[in-house]
Amino acid sequence: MTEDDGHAHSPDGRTLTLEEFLPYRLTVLAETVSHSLARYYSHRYGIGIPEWRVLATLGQFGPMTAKAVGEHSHMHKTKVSRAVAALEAKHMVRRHANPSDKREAFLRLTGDGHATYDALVPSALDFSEALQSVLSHEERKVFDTALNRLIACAETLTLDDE
Amino acid sequence: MTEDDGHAHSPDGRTLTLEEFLPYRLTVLAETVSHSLARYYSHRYGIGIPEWRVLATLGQFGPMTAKAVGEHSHMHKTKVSRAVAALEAKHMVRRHANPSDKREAFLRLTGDGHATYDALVPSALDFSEALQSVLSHEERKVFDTALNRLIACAETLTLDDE
DNA sequence: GAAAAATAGTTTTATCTGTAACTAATGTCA
DNA sequence: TGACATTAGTTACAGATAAAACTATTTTTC
Repeated sequence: MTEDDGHAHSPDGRTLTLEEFLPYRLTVLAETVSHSLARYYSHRYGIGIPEWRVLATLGQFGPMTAKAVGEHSHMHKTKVSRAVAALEAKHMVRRHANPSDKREAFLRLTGDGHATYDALVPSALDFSEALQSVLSHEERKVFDTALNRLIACAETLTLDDE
Repeated sequence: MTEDDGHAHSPDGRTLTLEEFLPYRLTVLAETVSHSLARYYSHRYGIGIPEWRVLATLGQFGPMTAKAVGEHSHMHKTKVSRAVAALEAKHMVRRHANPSDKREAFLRLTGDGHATYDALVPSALDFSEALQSVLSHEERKVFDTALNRLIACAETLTLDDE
């Protein structure tokens, strides 16, 4: 007889357990980590995650256009646009029109912006380090390459729609 | 002289590279994966991620209260409330008041709800499987335990605020 | 047993986000 | 050169979300 014992068997006999389901676990971890970081950024410097990403990108690579920021930091152009506007209002970023293409503008950290960036980086690194401290050196290496491979894979992966 | 060579050195000499920054990478992976799954769920069954999580929780454990669903699926009570309301409107979930505590209600999948759940589970498992297929058996094991440990760690970790 | 605290769940409000529509400028090609 | 397509970036709109306030009920405490 077919069972109805309260367990979660799909028709083909496989079971789905949310706590073992990779997409769920990834989201939970990412949300927990982001939430913790966001609270710190916001409480300490009054900036949100998108703004932090803009700072991080400009701090790392130097001046670039909003489009380039979006590509480097994996953010939608409207998110970049709003984050840049917010940073400009806080005098952390300045726009410099490109005379040879007036559609775009180069974004550059101001002194304030660079100071905030310099202040944020150490705690961000500490946080990331503290997180990874629960892994052994060997585990870290495996986790690291696995993460890279999963990211690459996820970008190509699509469930059959329609 | 102090350098200004375009590299990202914090005052203590450490560098932050966004693509190597764990919180960033976790978010990018989780977003990519969730986005792909969400499109499938929504296109195929007209439900969003919060609704899917309610289905998955009730499907796995059987009837329980909204509060319990939230605990099992790591969702805020307002999110659960709205997801349940949406599923009720789609006749996938029914509420059964608890006579001995009228504040709460037990939520139970209807026939429709169970059918949707049964239809969703195999593709969800396939998706997760496809994602992990880029990892070797050994890598999977390490990644799995590492993920669990990071999740546990992240929940306790807080940057010094104030 | 009544007042106060706590709990389950909903609704209101403010904020954030993505999509789509828009503006302004540049590129294409005929 | 002049229509058409493309691109950078912003804005308007609609949907989702969390925090806070709220309702209804139960538990606690004195």
